[in-house]
Amino acid sequence: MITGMPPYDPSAFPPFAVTVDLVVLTVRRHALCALVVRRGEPPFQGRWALPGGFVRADEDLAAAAARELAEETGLYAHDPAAPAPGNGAHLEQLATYGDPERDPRMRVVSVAHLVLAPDLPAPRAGGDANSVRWAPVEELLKKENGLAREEEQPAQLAFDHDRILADGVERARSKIEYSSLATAFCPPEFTVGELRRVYEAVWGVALDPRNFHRKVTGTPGFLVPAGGTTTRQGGRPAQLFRAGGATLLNPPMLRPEV
Amino acid sequence: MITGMPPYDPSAFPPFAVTVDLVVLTVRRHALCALVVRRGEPPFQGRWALPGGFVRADEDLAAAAARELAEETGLYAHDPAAPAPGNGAHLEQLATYGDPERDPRMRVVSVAHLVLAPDLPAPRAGGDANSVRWAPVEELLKKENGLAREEEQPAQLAFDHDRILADGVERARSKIEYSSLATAFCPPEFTVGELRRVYEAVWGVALDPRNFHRKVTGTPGFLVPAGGTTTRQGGRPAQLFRAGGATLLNPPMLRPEV
DNA sequence: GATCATAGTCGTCTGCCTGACGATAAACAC
DNA sequence: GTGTTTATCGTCAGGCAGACGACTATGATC
Repeated sequence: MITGMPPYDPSAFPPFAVTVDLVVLTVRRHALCALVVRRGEPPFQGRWALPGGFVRADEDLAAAAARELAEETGLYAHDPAAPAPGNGAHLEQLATYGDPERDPRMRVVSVAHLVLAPDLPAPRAGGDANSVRWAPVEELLKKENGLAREEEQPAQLAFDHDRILADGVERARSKIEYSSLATAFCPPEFTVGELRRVYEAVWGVALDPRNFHRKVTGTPGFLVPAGGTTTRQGGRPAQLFRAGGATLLNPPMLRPEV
Repeated sequence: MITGMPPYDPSAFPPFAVTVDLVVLTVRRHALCALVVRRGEPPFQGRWALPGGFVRADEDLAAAAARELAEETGLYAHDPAAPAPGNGAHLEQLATYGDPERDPRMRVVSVAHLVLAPDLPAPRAGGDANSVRWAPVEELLKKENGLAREEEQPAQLAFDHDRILADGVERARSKIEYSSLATAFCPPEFTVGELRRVYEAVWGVALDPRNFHRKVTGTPGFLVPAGGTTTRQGGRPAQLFRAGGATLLNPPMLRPEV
């Protein structure tokens, strides 16, 4: 903010609180999982929610999202505009949620961000290991689909976080179709099979290993050989790859019909 | 906002102003055009800017965008969630811009929205006909591409509106690939040729009329015959169509290689 | 050590879609 | 009528995706 200019008449606009909320996704044990934290205070005390927090006075939105991510998970996101060499997570703005009643305390506009991260050893809580976890999105979004069974219904997320999560998952599902973003779920070096399992977990479908292999190895710039092999998945040793320079896949990966 | 809950400690967060900015696009005379308004006061007095304004205290973000749209153009947008029967424009959230220095007066977070509208008789200004116009986006974004010639350089848009406009145009370009949104640029009844000219204007390419015709008439749910013909484009009479129920095109329209 | 299970990799075949383009049809202008 | 414009139908070849067979290379098990 530049000074030396007459400020707005404070009565001309209502004051808002602006927050960032994070949809942090990863693939663990063949399932797409989201990071959720337990709320320690009202409203929605004890319920699970997406991580997030206030944007500071002199902080960009993306910077606020990256800061919250680091504070709550220890993950470092690289700016997509300037991808860092280190293995940071992918971070992008998702959408903004500003229903006047989304927070009962006051008017809060939340700029949601989407983070795609490789599977991590442990979701290092910011001190409290019991208040943060990876939850399968299928479980979190269960009551959205079909009829909710009354018994053992996982509590809905706080605020409008169910909707934010659903939007983030949908964004991830569609974005791995036409971009190389699925590699953001993988470690720096990975096999074709591991990449395929990412697609299968995110889309919730089974893919033909042979056609998948032909497709990803045939798309120029998607994968570059890293030079070694691994047997960490069992079976015949698989070639290791690194993410190539291409970000947009043309033609795209095809999500099988429903 | 629900009352009866302790409000936030006002010192716990910085106050923001929240605005909506609109990227309103249409196709006029074979060119993709955006709605811009002339700023009457500093900063950026006299410069062109995207229409927009403050979000009110009890107003949803989409409602604020629709209100600003109606105030500045007389257009009515239908909520994509509940598409009205009338010929309203398509409105969707685009992205949120919150750089601390984007407005020199104070911290303003702007939630940009994208509006796609059919060609309108005249951009009815909100009383001041000289302060609002349709400008070809090619002209508005000219200095972004290539080297800017010093002479006769169109003034850049105010604030970060160049970037917002570029993002909106890119969203429109990519979204007509895989959705039926191009029909939002057409009147309620239109011909295949008119729809093709929309694609050509938005993408800035020439398309083969025969292959385009085969593609759009062969995609189920994209177009439904309206029953008549028209010669308003000259030449042989063309069948009139209405937008079909399909919103997602599968397989998508293919934008020719660059 | 033979066998089995697992996963990876290479090929083949067929159908569909697309791009290139020829040909015909129906209006208007002269 | 002739030419021009736009619309619409058809044909053909190339490319890609889905289905699926075949082979390879490892670890596990007997």
